[in-house]
Amino acid sequence: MRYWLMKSEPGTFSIGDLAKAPQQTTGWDGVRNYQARNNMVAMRKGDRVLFYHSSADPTAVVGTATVVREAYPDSTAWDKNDSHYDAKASAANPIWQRVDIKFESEFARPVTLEELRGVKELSKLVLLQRGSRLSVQPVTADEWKMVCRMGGL
DNA sequence: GCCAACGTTGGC
DNA sequence: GCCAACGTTGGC
Repeated sequence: MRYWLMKSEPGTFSIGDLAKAPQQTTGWDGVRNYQARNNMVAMRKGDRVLFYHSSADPTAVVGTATVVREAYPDSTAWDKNDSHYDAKASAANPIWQRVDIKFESEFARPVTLEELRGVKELSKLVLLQRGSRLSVQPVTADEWKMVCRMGGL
């Protein structure tokens, strides 16, 4: 089993929105970055996800989710009315993929970016690397455990 | 709102 | 294939 971190702006889609969604599940569409897409394609059912609020106050890991459906075409890419429309994508050539994730837990307390930066064991966390802005990133098992413990899980 | 860092595009 | 220009991300 592998571990990941996914970013979302809470103003667009928050951990609370995921908890309230039908079947507490959502399709992670709109990703338009190849490296992030490749990470989603590498995801397997049962993989675990840290849910991170970006462009928030405070920015923080706020809970966890699990992968319930592996990569499949992101049809929003060829929807002209979608804000992430990509003229090069089509049903025959989807280019972009999404996975479905299901709500697992909301942390008792958010683990802020500032807190994460203060933990020696998390110095390699992709999120904390200089200039890192990948919206879907890998996390190690040890990092996962540490962040969950900090969140009061 | 600013701006550093990064990814993509397109002219050559 | 290079690289300047441009667009986006995301913390502050």
